[in-house]
This record gives sequence, C-alpha cells and structure tokens, in this order.
Amino acid sequence: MARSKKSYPTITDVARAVDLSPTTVSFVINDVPYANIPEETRERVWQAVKALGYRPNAAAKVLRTQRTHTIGFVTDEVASTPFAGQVIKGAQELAWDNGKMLIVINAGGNPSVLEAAVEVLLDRQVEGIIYAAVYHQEVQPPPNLSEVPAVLLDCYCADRSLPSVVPNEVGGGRLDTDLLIAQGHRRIGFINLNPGIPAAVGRLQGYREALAAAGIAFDPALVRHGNAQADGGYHQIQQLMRLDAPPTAVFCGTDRTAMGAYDGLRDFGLRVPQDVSIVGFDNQEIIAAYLRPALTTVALPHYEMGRWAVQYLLNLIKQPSATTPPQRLEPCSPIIRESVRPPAG
Amino acid sequence: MARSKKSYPTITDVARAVDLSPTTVSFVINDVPYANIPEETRERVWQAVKALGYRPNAAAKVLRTQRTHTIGFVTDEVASTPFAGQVIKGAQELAWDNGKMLIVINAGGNPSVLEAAVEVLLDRQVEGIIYAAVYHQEVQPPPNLSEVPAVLLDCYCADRSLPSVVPNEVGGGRLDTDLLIAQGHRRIGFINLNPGIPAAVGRLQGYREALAAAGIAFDPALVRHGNAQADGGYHQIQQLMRLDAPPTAVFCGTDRTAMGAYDGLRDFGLRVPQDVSIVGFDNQEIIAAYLRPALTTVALPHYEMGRWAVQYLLNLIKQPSATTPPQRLEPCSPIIRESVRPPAG
DNA sequence: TTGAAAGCGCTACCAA
DNA sequence: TTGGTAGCGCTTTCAA
Repeated sequence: MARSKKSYPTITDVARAVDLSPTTVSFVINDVPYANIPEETRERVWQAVKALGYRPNAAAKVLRTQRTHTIGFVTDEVASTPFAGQVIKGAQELAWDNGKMLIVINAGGNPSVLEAAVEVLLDRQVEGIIYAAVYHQEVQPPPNLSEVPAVLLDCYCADRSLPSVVPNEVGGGRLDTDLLIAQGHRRIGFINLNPGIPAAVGRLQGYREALAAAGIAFDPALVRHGNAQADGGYHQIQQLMRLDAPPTAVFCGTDRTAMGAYDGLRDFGLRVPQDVSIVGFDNQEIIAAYLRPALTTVALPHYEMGRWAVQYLLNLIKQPSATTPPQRLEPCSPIIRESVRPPAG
Repeated sequence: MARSKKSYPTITDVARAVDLSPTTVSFVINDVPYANIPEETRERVWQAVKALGYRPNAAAKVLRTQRTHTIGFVTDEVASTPFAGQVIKGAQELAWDNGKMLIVINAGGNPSVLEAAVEVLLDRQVEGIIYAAVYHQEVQPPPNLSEVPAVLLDCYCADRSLPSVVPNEVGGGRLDTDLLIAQGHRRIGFINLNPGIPAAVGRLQGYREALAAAGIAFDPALVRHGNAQADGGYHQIQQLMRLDAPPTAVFCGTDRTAMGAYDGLRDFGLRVPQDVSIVGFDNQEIIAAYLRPALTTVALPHYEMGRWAVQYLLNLIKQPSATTPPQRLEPCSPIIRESVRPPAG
C-alpha cells in the first residue's frame, strides 16, 4: 500500500555511501563517456544505488539541463472517439522509443480550455505540442501554440502556418474505387459524407480520378450524400438501386453508411456481395470485421498519423528548421474482406 | 513557426523590471494570502509579467515544492480499444479540474515495458499511478507500482493488495435480464462470453439472480457460450431457436454477439424484436446505435471508472490512508433502444 | 509591506 | 580518475 511520504535519497547520499563525490556518481549513473570510471568503481556505485533505492530526481535534472523530454498532446474531444486510442498509441510508442513522455489533455472542444491547456503545457516546458482533432477538418489553433514546435493532427489551419498531418482522402477514395474497378465493376455508386468536409471532398475526388483512369464516365446520378449514419446508407442505397441502370457496386463513404447499406440492400431483396459489392471507408474494426459478409474497406491511418506527428516534432526539436511547414498526406490502406465480387452476369 | 530556442525570462527578470524583489513577485504571482501586497504593486507586477512574457518554470517549482501535480496512467494495450478514449477522458477531465496532469504510457501488454514505464513515472515523481487493463481481468502488476499511491482500473490483483475499480458485472447482467423480464419474457436465453473470465462469471450470476428474483427457474439449456465474436452469436442463437421450447428473448454477452445474433435470427426467418427480443452488453456505440433495430444494451462505465480512479488517487494524495484497499464495483447503466418488446402471443 | 538568502537535486565546468 | 562547486528558477523563512 501507499508508503508513507518518505523522500528518496539524493545523489549526495549515494556519494556519501560509497565515499565518492556526487560528480563521480553522476558520471556513473549517466554513463558519461569522457569520464573514465573503472569498472570496479561503477559497480560500487550501482550497488549503493540499488541498496539505497536511489532514483534520479527528474525535476532537478530538468531544471539543470533545461530539457524536459516531454511532448504535449492536446485533443479536441478526440479521446472519446474509437480512433483516439490508435492516434495516442502511435504517438506514445514513438515518443517512448525516443525517451519522451506524452502529457495528454482533452480539451473537449472548448476553446478556452484549449488555450489554457496549451498554457499549462508551456509552463511545463514541453518540447513540442501535438494538437489532434476528432476528424479531418480545418481548425483555428490558439495562438500560444506556436511558442513551441507544434503539429496539427487530422486537421490544419487555414493559413497553413503550422505543419499538419491528415489522411490522404483522395488516395483513399481512389483505393476504394480501384478495388471495385479491379473486379470488373463499371457502374459504381458512391454514397458520400456530408458535402463540404475535407473527407467528402477528397474521397469524391479520388472516386472521380479512379473512374477517369479506368475510362469510365462520371455519372452524377450515381453519387449521393448520406448523413454518415447508418440509416443514411439504408435509404440512399435503395434510391441507387431504383435507378434505371443501378450500380453493381457501391462505395460507402463510411463503414457506418455501409452498415446501413447492407440492411437497405437486404430489405430490398439484394445480397452482398452476390448482387451488389460494397466497400466502406474508415475500417471501424468493430463494424467492418463483424458485418456479414465482412466489409472490405480502407483504413484511416490513425496510428501512423500519431507516429508521424511525433517524428516530425522529434526532428524539429533536434534541429529547428525554418522551412515552410509541410502538410503530410498520410496514406490510407485497403483492407480486403468479403464484400466485393465481380459483377453478376 | 517554431521560434528559435530563446529561453524565457525568470522571476528575477520580472523583479528587476519592476524594481522589486523576487520574493514580492512570487507573492503576487502565487497570490500568497499572508503577504499584504497593495493592489498597486500587484498591477505593476502583472504588467511586467505580461510584457516580458514571463512563464513560471514548472521544473523549478517542482524541485522547490516537491509537488509534481502529475498522475501516471499506464495501460496494458487499452489505448487501442474503442473504450480507451472514454477511460482516459474520464481520468483526464477530473485530473484537470484538480490541477493535475496525466502522463499516459501504453505498455502494450509487455511486462518489461510495463515495469520500465512505472519506473520512469516514479523518476518523474508522479503523485499516483493508474494501471488500466484492456478488459476486466486479473493482473499481476509490477512490484514497483506500490511505491506510490496506485489504483487498478478494469482489473485487480489476486491478493487484493491494491485498490481497484471494475464494472459491476453482476449488476449489469441483472439489469439486462430485468429489462427482458419487465417486458414479460420468462423464457430467456443467454449467450455468454468465454467461460471463466470475470465478465462471463459476473453476468451469468446477474442473469441467474434476476431469474430467481422473478421466480423463473434456471434452465441450463438456455445458456450457451459464444466466442464473443459476431459469428459466435450467429450460430449460438440458431441453436437456441431450435430448442423445443425456444426463448422469446436472448441476452447476448456482448454487442458483437448481438450483432451476430441479429444475422442468425434473420437467416433463420425470425425478426427482432417482433419474434425475438435481444439485449446486448457493452454499448459499443458504433454497433449498438446503428444496428437495425437499434440495440438495447447495458453500458460499461468506462468514463466513470476513469474518474473514480483519479478521485481515489486524489484522496489518497491528500491524505494517505492505511485502510485495506477497496474494490469499487462501478455500476453499469441500461441503454434502452429498440430491440426489446413483450413476447409475441 | 518588502527583501536577503538558503536550498530543493542535479550536471558539468574547471581543477587536481 | 576524481572532486569542488556554481547555478538552473523557484519558494519560503526570517528579518527589516
């Protein structure tokens, strides 16, 4: 149980125990290369360290070295979405491998909390800050964010004054559509997200590019906007199937839409994938993998974005650069499951 | 963009600027009650603070006060599950409201990383540590965990030497079954998780308690074990429906199981909820809310467990206690949607 | 009402 | 190969 507040021994205590100076102990503990400490001495020191339960005081070290080895991770409510974990995981893992800690703050979409969060992180002298949004969007980050190396994750600011990493929506849309084309589909429906948001714009562009590359004419009748919810998919796909020339495959802008589309198709008397092929987007494991048939989809690079953000920060910390901040388009990856087949007939 | 490494002004700089001592400046900044600083002086100080962009150095403060206001949050891969966000969110929010920061480390289920993580947190002098598991289970926490107030989240250790917070599985199972009984069902199937794990044991007990309370005899033929996957639900429910006296309602140990059960029922020619009522468990939003009909289920208290853990730590930090470590059973809550109806006929 | 100064624990320069 | 010691920026006691 919680031991009573007994404070840890200091480096001086260790030094005293082995009758050496704190300097030497410090050399041993930090394995300073230019100090030629003989093996025998090192052992004595380490023994005393173990014996006393010595633990270097991080605060003292930070104060002295001015390096906190800490990165701030601020989120706009992201922590409550199913993807949050992956982003944090990617960021945290790479940070850990480089001896950095992550301080996570969920600002809950509240601008004043956001600014306060950044302020606190700055007080803690974080070496960099990642600001992660809940979904791909434009944001207006607080001005104090730029006091330290910072990167935007799954979002970007209008003036591009901050580096950012976002999913390659165009590439993802292209990937998904190509999956269908590769199986021989030529009449491909698209149930997109709400118009205007980056994901919808990008995925549509990818869809069109894929069609163009395959020499298939774009037919506006085949593209519809769902509401990113399952019941959107339910109704939209039925509309699509009522067309004079219905699609043989449908690209759903979201796995949830696809989930609705499955139901819509079923109630329409059509089977996936025998009658209609379906691809989703997002790879929400929990839906995509457990739908029957399992959904072929495209995974959003959450884990990778987390890693990229930290890597970028790491570089910037090591060597500040004045080049204009990049926007990284992190590729999406296809997840092949069972919802796609060549068109019937 | 990343400003060049210019170091911040110190409290001494501020003092010099207003021609006062660091003491006074410190008094003003920390609003020390017993120092009677006149309003006029305070203003001068604050002005200089703003003007110079002064920012108190957290490391120096920590070194001096020996309080880090930091809590460690170590996870066993939890950060990659859809629930992770909620747990972290609950913990982080309450921490923030109490002026504490959360350092999050994902140990990825690797015991040596786990121990190293705790070690690093201890170096950083965290005031407490939360160790969160990916699902309700028994764990063997690293011994160094007990050097500081600690609480286990969604897990517990065999010897109960550490406090823990876990979902009230029994209560949840009871809740779910009662939901069915309240609608008049008497013949209630149960597709449980893999036997042996705490969730399966607890939910089964809750199921039996509910039956007993309603005076319904327990029929072993009605309880089956799925594999927590959707296709488990698919087959198990069909077995159940082939019984001579099939159930009119089925309690699925997981929303995923329920998802499979929906499909199994449909392929069996039965409708939810007209022919068979279904309840799930977990409230995996993304499934439960988007299934058709939307799934009535019971929510696991992730957010609440996060909060509870922090609150417990906060108390312990404020006032160490030697009472035997409690195990908190955090209640689950019913989420009523559309998959339950009174039995037909 | 304000200030001087000690000291938190560590690193790293300079000396020996 | 090892040690003395200054000083990182802050709080807080004691004194004025």
